[in-house]
Amino acid sequence: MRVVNDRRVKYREETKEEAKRIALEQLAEQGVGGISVNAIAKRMGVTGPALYRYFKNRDELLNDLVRDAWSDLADQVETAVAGTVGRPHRYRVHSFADAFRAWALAQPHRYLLLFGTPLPGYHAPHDTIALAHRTMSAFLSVLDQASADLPPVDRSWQAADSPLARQLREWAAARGEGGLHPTVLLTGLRAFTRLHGVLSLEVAGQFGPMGFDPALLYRAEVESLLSD
Amino acid sequence: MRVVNDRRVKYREETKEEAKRIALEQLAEQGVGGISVNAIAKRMGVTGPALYRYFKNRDELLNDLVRDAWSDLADQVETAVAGTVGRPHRYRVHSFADAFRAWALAQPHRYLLLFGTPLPGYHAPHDTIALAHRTMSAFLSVLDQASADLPPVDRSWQAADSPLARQLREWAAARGEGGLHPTVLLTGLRAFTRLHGVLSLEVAGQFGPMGFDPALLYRAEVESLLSD
DNA sequence: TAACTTCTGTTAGAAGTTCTAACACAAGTT
DNA sequence: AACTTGTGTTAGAACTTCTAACAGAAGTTA
Repeated sequence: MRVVNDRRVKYREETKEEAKRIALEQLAEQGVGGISVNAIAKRMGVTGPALYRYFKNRDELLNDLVRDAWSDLADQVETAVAGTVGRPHRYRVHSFADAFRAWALAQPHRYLLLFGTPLPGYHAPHDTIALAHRTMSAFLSVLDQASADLPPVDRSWQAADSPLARQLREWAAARGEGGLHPTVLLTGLRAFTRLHGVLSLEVAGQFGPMGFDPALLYRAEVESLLSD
Repeated sequence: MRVVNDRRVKYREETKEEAKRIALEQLAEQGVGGISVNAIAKRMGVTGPALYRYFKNRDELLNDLVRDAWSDLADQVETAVAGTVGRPHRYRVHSFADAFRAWALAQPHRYLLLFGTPLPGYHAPHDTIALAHRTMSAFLSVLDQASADLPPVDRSWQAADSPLARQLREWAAARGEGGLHPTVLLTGLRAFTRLHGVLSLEVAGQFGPMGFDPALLYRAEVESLLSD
């Protein structure tokens, strides 16, 4: 099955895209468990086994969805960050955070696909690490430039030689971000967990019965990073 | 099917407990999707349909697991909080946070059952709201007593008459916590999202490839609430 | 003790699921 | 025209949840 012919390649890609498009609809409607190879095939007008010519199995279809989602998210935040070059650093941080939230709320199921409960037995392919890093990298670059404006480092756990800082430094070095100051790494990590804390609960509907506006809480958390 | 006989009631409860015990094992091993009525029955030495005498359907079994988990979590944090009466307020806040984290890490699958990706089509029974509130309530009471030690309220979004504060006030009043100061409610909410932000990513294994100690980050986030 | 009700189990089966095997045929290449 | 590759088919294995119909034990009552 070594596809080389151009027209066939094109047709093949289109078929895969259509399958993934329907899979995303199922994901939105019924969650990850609702993605059914059989049902996708039926909606495409073919029989179930036909789709196994395009995806080795259901997990490989999910892999593609995960990859696409990471890619899409990175595009979104990179565009937001690139579109605010020259503006105040605080503004750019908000711009990243807003883009992140907008993406999550526009397609909650995709956000949960990336950050939600991991599927048992399912292991994301290795290349998703790099794809995920694109989003983190966009954020870190904004934080790095804003680091002059960030509150001074005067707490012990935040010190550049704290255990946490040292661990992060190692990670960053391995990922080619060795030039970043540990404080930036720490702020980035904390920022990410705080934003995710709000978003994941919002997207999962946990705030539903409480009846307040999560946007206000989200904004407060972004502010906390810039002023604490 | 109106069970009244004592011995039968007891036997019935034991059977349900055994089924739930096995379900928890499946949950731990294969996630929520891996909970199979049929497989549980098989392991109990009965046929599949027999279990439908005890649980109307699969969702009702899940309901029971969710209820048990909320209950168990509340027990854990209530015990921790009760065990530190008289100690410094900061210490008690840490005590709550540590108990929360310990529970989550001891049984990640149960944590994800409560706070992870919501199951499509599945709606938690109404009484879980009250059960969930037990945990929140324990935290709020500690925060309330610690409120004198908390940093002063000097930011606009945190003002007692901000939109967010007013919304939270209304929620608290409806839940019988009307006596709490809006600042306490705000702190509680922010605290919760921050702790969850770290925990959910840790439990989902998202920190895995980064190789740092999440406990340090968690502790930093707890500190942030007490000093920001 | 006998009759009756309730509860708990059984098997059979419908309607799904993923995925493999074997086969048919069209499209593109030589 | 013959050959290879790609794409579809049907059949079927091994699962799943869940219903229906039936068997028999356990507990209650006359």
